[in-house]
Amino acid sequence: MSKDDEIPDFPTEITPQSKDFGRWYIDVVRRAELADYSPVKGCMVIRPYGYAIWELMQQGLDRRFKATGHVNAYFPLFIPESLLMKEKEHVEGFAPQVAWVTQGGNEQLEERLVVRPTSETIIGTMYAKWVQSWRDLPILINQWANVVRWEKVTRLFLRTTEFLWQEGHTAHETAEEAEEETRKMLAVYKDFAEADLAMPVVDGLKTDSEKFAGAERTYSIEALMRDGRALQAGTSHNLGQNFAKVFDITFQARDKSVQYVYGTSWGVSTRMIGAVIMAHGDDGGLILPPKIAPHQVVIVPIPRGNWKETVLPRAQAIRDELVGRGVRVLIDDRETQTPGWKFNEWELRGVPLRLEIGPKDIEKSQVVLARRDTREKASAPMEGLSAHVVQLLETIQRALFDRAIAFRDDHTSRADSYAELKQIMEGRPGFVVSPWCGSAACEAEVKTETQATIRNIPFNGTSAAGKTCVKCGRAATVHAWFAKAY
RNA sequence: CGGGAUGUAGCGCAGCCUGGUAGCGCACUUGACUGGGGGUCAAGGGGCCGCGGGUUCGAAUCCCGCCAUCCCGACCA
Repeated sequence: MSKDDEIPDFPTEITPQSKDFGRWYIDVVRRAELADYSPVKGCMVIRPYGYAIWELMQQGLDRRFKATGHVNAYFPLFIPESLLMKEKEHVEGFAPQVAWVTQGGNEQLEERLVVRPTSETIIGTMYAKWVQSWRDLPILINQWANVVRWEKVTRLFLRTTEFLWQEGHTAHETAEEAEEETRKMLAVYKDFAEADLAMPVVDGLKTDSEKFAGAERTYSIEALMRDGRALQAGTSHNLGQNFAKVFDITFQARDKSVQYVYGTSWGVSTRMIGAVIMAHGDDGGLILPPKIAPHQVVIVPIPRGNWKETVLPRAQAIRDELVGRGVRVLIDDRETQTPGWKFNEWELRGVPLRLEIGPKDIEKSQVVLARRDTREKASAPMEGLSAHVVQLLETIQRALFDRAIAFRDDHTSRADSYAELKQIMEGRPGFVVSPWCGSAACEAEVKTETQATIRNIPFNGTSAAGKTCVKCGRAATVHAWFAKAY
């Protein structure tokens, strides 16, 4: 691939480097036609292009769920008040942000219903009916659904009143199996984020103050956005026997005794789309990793002379060959827009690779390829083109991941003293790795004073032996990853 | 809930101080020429100036009240 010429600067005001990153984000979401505000406060309309990305994410996740033995099912949207109220911590966590249904038709309901904020309670109720014996275990069910949480502050994809997600709910015979499942599914999320979204994540244990309401332990994957803030991209909870005891999910064990099951739940949402935007985007708008790009290649024919008889058939032949190799291709043959306009539009919408073909290329038996990630534009021979394109898409996928890793490493610091931690948080943000004693009080004080929270305690963290807590100075037990978060 | 700001065309904004025909950019419609990085020219369409009241011959503009949104706190997957 020989380098021909540089692409001129993108004529736009949007940039992720600007102080107003939020503005850049909203601008990209709307101009790339991913989503829009709806008339209902705090709710989002996902537009076809944004939804196509979600569908590709669903496929990537579903394939992994199936490979780990999970099956899909569906549970109701409404949950009776009494069910939600059964688990004490769960109620306290979710009651402040649920939507209530009090009336059906013209009649006042005898018992209020909540619109599910999550489905542990309704699913737990059903599991109690389905489980009799150890032979019925494990239950490995996932559901794709919408949930509602009445948030005060909302932001497209990141936090909306209603959002789409998947929630896995499993029941196991032993504590060990449940823990294994919890960690296994977090690993699935990590693999998905890194392999498909090209987004490196830190996987680890949440602190008690940030764990799921009703869980024994919560694990998370945390990604770093380009403005230096962290985003929780997925969670996996070990529920222990908490919900089993409340919903009476019991089974007769191999030793004839009656036992409670051990549960897990795990989920990722459309927030992942927001994560991708903020992890990869640049001055030109969105950059999509090829694996989740609705159009991996957009072919822009150059309309000159009798292009419909010469250029267009060649473009269609290239398209057919690429489609035969499993590439998602769109020919943008609209006559209503100029080529330059199309170049910019598809860049804004994050298409990984653009293929230009015009009369000059046909003469020379070549095409022009423009990479979205590096914005390099170069010609490539027609000979062996489809193989070259397939390989180039893999290169782009890889390059985006490498770039995101480099960015994260560049924005991860170590601080053993509180002064250092504070100084870093005031300046260029990112992850700060500091020794921590494990006390919630220290965690809370750091949050109050620096706005940074403990994102998680990574599985592969370094030993804190001999170190002292960054806040209180007592002996540290672990290295915690701090960051300002979304 | 406290502090600050803003509501004018689909989007982004000017006009308000000093009252007098409702403006600009983008987008949209029609036509011609164009087309390898957001084309040019010409002609058009689109407004409860957030809502309600007051002052005035006359209010987007001044006054009062309300509502909504955004930012900073507080609160929260």
